[in-house]
Amino acid sequence: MAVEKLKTLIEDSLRSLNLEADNIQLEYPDDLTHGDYSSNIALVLGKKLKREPLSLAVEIVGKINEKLPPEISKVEVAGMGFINFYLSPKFFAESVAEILQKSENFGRNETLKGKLILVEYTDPNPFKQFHIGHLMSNTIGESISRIIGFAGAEVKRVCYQGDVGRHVALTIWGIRLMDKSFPGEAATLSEKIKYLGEAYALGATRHKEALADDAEVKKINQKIYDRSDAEVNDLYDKGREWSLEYFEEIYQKLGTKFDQYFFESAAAPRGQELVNRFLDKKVFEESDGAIVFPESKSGLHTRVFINSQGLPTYEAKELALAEMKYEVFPYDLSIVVTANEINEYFKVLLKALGFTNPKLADKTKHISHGMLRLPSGKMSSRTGQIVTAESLLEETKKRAEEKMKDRDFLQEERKNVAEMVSIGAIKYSILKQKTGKDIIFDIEKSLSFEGDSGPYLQYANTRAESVLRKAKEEGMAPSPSPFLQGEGGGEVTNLERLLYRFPSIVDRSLNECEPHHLTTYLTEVAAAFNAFYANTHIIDPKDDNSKYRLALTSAVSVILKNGLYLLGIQVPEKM
RNA sequence: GCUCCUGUAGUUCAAUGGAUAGAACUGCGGACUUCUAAGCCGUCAAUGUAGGUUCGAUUCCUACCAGGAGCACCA
Repeated sequence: MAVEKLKTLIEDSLRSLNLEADNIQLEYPDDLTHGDYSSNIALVLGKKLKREPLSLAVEIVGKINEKLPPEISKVEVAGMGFINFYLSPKFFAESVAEILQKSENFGRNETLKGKLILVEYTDPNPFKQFHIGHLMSNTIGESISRIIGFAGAEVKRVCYQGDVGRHVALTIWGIRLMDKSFPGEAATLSEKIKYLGEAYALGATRHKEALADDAEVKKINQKIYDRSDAEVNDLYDKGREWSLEYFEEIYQKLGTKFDQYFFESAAAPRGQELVNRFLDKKVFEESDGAIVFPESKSGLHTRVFINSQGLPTYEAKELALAEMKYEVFPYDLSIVVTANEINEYFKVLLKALGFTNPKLADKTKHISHGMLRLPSGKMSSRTGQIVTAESLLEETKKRAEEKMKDRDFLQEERKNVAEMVSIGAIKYSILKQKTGKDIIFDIEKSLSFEGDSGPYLQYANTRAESVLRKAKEEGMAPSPSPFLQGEGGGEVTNLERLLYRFPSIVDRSLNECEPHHLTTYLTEVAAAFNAFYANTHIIDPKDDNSKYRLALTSAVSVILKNGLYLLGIQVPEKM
């Protein structure tokens, strides 16, 4: 039942009472026993007209009841003046039919049709570890990309990788300090990556201990930029290639396919040129040998765009990046997903972009996610206090396999399912909360295969699939109509009352850029299905209602699959 | 010191200014043994403090307290 139709119904009733309201709100009551839609219109009007809300609600409901459409079974006044609408079994049977008919397209809409939207996320740095923070960015960015795509936009996924900068200089410096020899081509990719990580940790620690060597690091940094040293070039090229190859493996595992990669090495010269151009136009100014965007212009705080060595900083590169992205994909909107520790920088950056390219500044939206921190404190790749994505994925997968040990699987199948389940568990644990909040990451507590978890959703779906498979073997087909639970007035389950809401949940997730609305909703659906499954014998050849129950089961599977897709979580057929 | 973010059951998270603040984990107690028990049912348990706005505040405002992030040449 379209919300608009209900609103019209309320409006008509108000009109016949000589009342009017411009802002009628309908919401899903928190509690399913409070009906399917609820309106607070009597409370709002009661305040405005200084009337008792309860009696007003009774009058409005009286009018509505005079011409009740068949989709509504009853309208009630509740609480201190809420008007609750209960939809009819006929409505639910029709909505189940619609879900089955639209299937994998159920929930799609066209609100962003014709728009080109860029989403930048993950952004790991070559030469550094891919840690659980990147996992968080990737998971959130991927889910948001899919939600936007579901709304009809053309989505381009991009990844910006920091292949130049101090961290690279520190790694190369660290390589020189290491006693271990540089890995040859025969070494495995993980060995190479491990070596780079150790080199960075060593370089960074030594640097912190002895600032006197700072000049050395700066020299290497300069050489990386101007490619003047053959030895540095060789280490750099190899390390960069290994890192990128390694990242690609991870993206594939996680289910992300980027459309385009951007690199700091390419953004650097352009950023430098850009800042210099606007230095003449008095947007930037010199200060202590550096070029800064002053507090007076930003209204926030002064930030360095080109350091006193003449090298562009992150901020300058970012200005160029916006333009580079636009040249490749002339976007309507550019979303950048990063950790919230750079929130303040990003505000300054957008102000500066407002001067260098106002059009693009208006089209840029920053979404920040929280930090994944360890119970022991902040993660730092400098001190080696980090959890790499690889180790987390491996550990989680091991646990999934342990859980599966009594199940009957082929070898290859077992590996695949364990991977889907473990990645599902990790992604769910990230997506179940609001994106901006930090997660204190404790593998025992954050990652669960039970209850409120990714595998819970996957499991509910495999059960549904399994029932449908069995029904098919027995020659029974799902049928949402005619509605069989007795004269169109049968018992409506909580399951049906949740399923038709999916499109509106998708909508809300899109508007707020918050995938967690989906995880919450899907978990409710899975719980309702599990309860239904436990209380009802779905397949019963002697019972005509069985066909309807199968249709319902099939609809659950559609919703779970579409919802999990939007979360970026894969769906195993059995587990 | 300044700026920004966050404070909800023992723990991890929800709640579009509305109804009895929802889940999950943990604890305690059950059921079935028929379509996958990674499941189902019951139960204990929470809005940091003090004010304010409002018919109504977890939500908005102010102060305080606690935690986190940032505050010019890292990203």
